[in-house]
Amino acid sequence: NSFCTLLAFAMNGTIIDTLAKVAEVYRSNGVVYRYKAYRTAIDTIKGLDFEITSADQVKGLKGIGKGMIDKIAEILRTGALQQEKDVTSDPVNQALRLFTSVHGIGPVLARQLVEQGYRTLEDLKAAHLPPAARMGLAHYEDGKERIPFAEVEDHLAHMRQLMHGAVDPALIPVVCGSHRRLGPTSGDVDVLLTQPLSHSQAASKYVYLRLVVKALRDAGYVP
DNA sequence: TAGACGGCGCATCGCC
DNA sequence: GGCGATGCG
DNA sequence: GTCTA
Repeated sequence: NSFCTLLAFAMNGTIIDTLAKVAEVYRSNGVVYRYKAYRTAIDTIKGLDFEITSADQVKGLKGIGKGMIDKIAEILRTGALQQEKDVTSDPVNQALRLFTSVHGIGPVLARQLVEQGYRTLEDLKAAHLPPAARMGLAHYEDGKERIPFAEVEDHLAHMRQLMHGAVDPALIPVVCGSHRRLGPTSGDVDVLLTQPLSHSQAASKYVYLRLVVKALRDAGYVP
């Protein structure tokens, strides 16, 4: 629609993708704040309504300092970022990125697994893993699956019915996240449980959360 | 130029 | 088992 | 990496 025209500028895309790869390496190495700094800069560039032709154009914008300016300038000048080539081609970084993409494996465990010589997800099947990571590995492919818009609607319908019948008729699930923004698919379903008409504070979030989880469980919706 | 950068529940681990 | 620290999302 | 006190 006219309010959120998809603005795709080739050079901005290159810059975003390049910075995102470097950011991912930091994240998988546990360097969280540097990772977040990259995310901030990336979000700023994503929001631009013009194509970057000179690094000066983004000087002073949120999250963009000298470091980012230099990187952007290099990408504009050479078409790529040497640092990005270096860090992403490193086998250890590749394994760290792969392992931390498994739900339940963070930078610390990923590093330990690499030190133990593991390099592929196939390798990990033979590794000693905590239950959460074992679960994440078992559902690795499924976890990457995107959920079609219509399917999210089905989930919400089920949930409304469940809330109304088994928990509290006043409890209304409100969808947020990508589905609320009308994305064609969603990675997950974010739901806010609200109680619009309630003037009571009697029920603590814990009481409700337990009721909700139990209802979902009894319905066979979650294990 | 040092320190902040979100806060929190749950699972696990090391120590007592 | 209790308890604080750490990892993770 | 960036920003602020």
